Amino acid sequence: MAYWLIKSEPDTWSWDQHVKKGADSWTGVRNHQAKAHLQAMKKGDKAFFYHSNEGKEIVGVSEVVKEAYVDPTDKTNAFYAVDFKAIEPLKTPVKLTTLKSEKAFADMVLVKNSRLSVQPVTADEWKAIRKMGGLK
DNA sequence: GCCAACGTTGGC
DNA sequence: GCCAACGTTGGC
Repeated sequence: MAYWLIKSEPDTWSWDQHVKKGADSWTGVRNHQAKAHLQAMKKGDKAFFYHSNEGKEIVGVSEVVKEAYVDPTDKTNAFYAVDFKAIEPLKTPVKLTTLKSEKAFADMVLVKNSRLSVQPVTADEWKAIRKMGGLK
């Protein structure tokens, strides 16, 4: 099982909308690095849901329910989408500033390359962030 | 609102 | 194929 982090601006698509919808398709990724990560995702993989701009914090956990398929919103068919469903919210959202202040996360993609919208998360990072967020 | 970082585009 | 110019993202 692999772990990921997906980013969204709450103005565009928030965690609350994600929860309400149940399962939805993650479309609109137009970056080849991000695309590669989407293609690597397997059904059942877990992903943190991160709010960029507003909040700048990890707010919940989602799960891959459908593996990469051609993004219907992309006319060139060069990019992919993945379907996620909301699993559980973090009891305490984990702020980007918190991650930045902890040495353990100095190498985390979110800290190092904040612009990448779909990122891998290591098992260690995953465990530590869940704990900080108040989940088992 | 500014600007740094990064990706993409297009002239040469 | 190089690289300057431009656009976008996202933290501050």
